[in-house]
Amino acid sequence: MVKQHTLDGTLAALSDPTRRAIVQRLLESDATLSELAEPHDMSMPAIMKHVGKLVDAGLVERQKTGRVVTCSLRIDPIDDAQRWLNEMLEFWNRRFDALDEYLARQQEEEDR
Amino acid sequence: MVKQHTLDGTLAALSDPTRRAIVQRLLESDATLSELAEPHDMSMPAIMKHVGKLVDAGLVERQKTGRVVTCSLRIDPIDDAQRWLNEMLEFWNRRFDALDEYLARQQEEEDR
DNA sequence: ACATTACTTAACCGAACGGTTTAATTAACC
DNA sequence: GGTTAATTAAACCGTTCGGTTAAGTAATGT
Repeated sequence: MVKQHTLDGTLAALSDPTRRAIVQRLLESDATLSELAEPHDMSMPAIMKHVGKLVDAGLVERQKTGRVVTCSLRIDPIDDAQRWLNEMLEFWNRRFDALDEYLARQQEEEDR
Repeated sequence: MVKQHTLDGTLAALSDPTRRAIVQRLLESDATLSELAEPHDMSMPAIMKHVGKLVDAGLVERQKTGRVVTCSLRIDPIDDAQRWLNEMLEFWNRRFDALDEYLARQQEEEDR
């Protein structure tokens, strides 16, 4: 059951503020679970579940050494999500560019 | 209770494939609820709930005329989401640019 | 007037979410 | 060997999610 990064998973994972905070923390540098938990007023199990979802979404990798788990960010799914949103915006803008062009042409007609 | 567009809401709204399909449909042109429902093998109430969430997230606007509801896309929240993801990617890339630079400098040292 | 169309409301369902507490495991330190 | 620290596991809880069916309302077409 490999379960690779889907847009579904990525966006769902990022839709929670705690998880976004974790991602942003990991953007600075790798961190242990306790380090990730520290800024949040939340039990360890709660944090672990959040990290678990990030792992499921392919956004985070956990590596255990001794009794410490170090987490690191994987950027690819974020890149994919950004690309998808970008496509939509570009499509939207093209739509309006076309409209602008049409309106300009109409104006020209009228001017003549 | 005005509840304006948050990243939370936007990403959650877009994390569902049905809702993303609806958004992409509305990218082409405005559409009625029945038109939005048509491609999906799903009951009307189900579709309405999806559209409702998109409205809550500020991604869609509904306008009733007679018995027909026409939906249109609002791009701003999508733009915000894209911007946020973009910031993360840029930060990530700067991190690696800095690393590359450091490594290049190390190499220079060695070469001397 | 009546039937049809387009949407809406309500009630229900099982699964997933976001948290908790309490207890277990396991590694590191003295 | 015993304590402490870091993580994990288990069970539970109320809410939200994503869907259903069935029934209701209101505008339109004939």
